Amino acid sequence: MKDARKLVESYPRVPITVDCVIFGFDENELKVLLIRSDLELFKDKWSLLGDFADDNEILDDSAYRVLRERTGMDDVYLEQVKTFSKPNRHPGGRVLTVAYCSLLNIEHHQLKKMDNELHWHSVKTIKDMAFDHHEILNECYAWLQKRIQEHPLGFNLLPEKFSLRELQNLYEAILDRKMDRRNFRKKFFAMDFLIDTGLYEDDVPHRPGKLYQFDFKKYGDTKKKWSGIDF
Amino acid sequence: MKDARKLVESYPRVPITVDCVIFGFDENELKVLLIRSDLELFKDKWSLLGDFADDNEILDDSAYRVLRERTGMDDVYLEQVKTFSKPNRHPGGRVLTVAYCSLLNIEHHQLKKMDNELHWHSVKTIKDMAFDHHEILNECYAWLQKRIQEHPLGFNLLPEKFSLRELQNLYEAILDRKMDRRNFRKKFFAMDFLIDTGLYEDDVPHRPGKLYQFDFKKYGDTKKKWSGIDF
DNA sequence: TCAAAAGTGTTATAGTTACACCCATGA
DNA sequence: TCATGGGTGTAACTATAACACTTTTGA
Repeated sequence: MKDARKLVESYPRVPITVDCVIFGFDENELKVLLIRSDLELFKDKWSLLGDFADDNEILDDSAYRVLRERTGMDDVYLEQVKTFSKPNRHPGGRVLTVAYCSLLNIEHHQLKKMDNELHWHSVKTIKDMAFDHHEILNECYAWLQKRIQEHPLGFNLLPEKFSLRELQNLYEAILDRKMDRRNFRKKFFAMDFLIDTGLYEDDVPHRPGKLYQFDFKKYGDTKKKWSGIDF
Repeated sequence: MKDARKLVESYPRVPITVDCVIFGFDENELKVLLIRSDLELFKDKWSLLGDFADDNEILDDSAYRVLRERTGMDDVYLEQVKTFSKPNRHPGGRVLTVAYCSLLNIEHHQLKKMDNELHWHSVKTIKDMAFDHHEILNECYAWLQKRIQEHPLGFNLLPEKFSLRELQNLYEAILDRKMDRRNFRKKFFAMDFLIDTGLYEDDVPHRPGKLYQFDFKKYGDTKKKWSGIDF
């Protein structure tokens, strides 16, 4: 025990931060939540929501803490994506950062704090980001594109009740590609995770679509089996 | 610039290590390379190959360094998998570790150093591991199972020239499931990344199989397009 | 009555699964 | 000549892709 402590004390130590890439969906666009950087050096640039990791805090908790502190929400989807370690990525010296992705429903969350000009930016057009945050955003976006095709993450970005058009718009925005409407519907109905609420869209200047909910419970009970080699 | 440095100096600092999960394939089994732990506390337990991250070293380089130091190889497949941060994962105090997966061809690498009883262990049966290394191994194994179905990583574990039986044994071992031989062959021939060397197995007590090479160049030129929602 | 999006089905193609026999080799 | 694994094809099934018209609503 003593030698373990001694060994650890001999290690170089590095400051650790977490950066949350918080995706949202609004106006048929994938958005990401950013603030103005705290640093004078980056005062005109946009920054991911980050903070250093507290002592004795597991990094997942740090990420939830950042979310809570910045947005007031904590019941959201959150997953570790990748650790970034370029020695010069922070102008103040070496800082290692662990990127987390979070997806949150813009409608269900009016931002309470607007410190540092916190607001949503279009993922496709954002530039001028602080640190290596653009690289982090790009990796998280690629991660999201892949993940959303394997897991039903997308529903975290939508209102609880949504139309199939909204769902398809979300997929088209994230994957940046048009899809066939009939095949899209067929696919999702075949999965059988959509609950027909019996409700319809309102206030739309055209025939209202049915509203559905995602059946998280049924999905949780089902085990996805991986199969098929494909590359 | 000054305020940036000041800010960073105010952060808590954490020792960082990398741990390499080095997979190999031998005797139709997936193996992992382990050593006896350095720590007295874990003297009967097996440990992944790790080391602390040097100052000003990007973590990918730390992982390559660990590989080189422990095995003498550096032209191998290596990828970051996940960062582990439980505050009590190391008995000497908080240590954060970044897990990397490496795949290396056992035949092409006779271990030069055998310090700390370095040797290959069967992934399926290993237990009694130091720290949280069993958890790390499990996550890396799950990662490998998924990855190998999407990318041709497996070839890094085989001799340069291999028979289709060896290739199938590898997939069956990693995915832990039997596959149909005819369909397996059809699949790989259809991909068209196998080069027929014109050579045959030798010293086998049955009809010798053809030996193939993987066409890394052709694969590199091809871009995989992701398509299809599936969960 | 018009504009706009909802809703719906079929056909062709590609991929996946399941399955059995003959062949080449060394012992 | 035997044991062992190599090598091969087909048929049923499932998933995917392409494609156009009618319906409902609000303005």
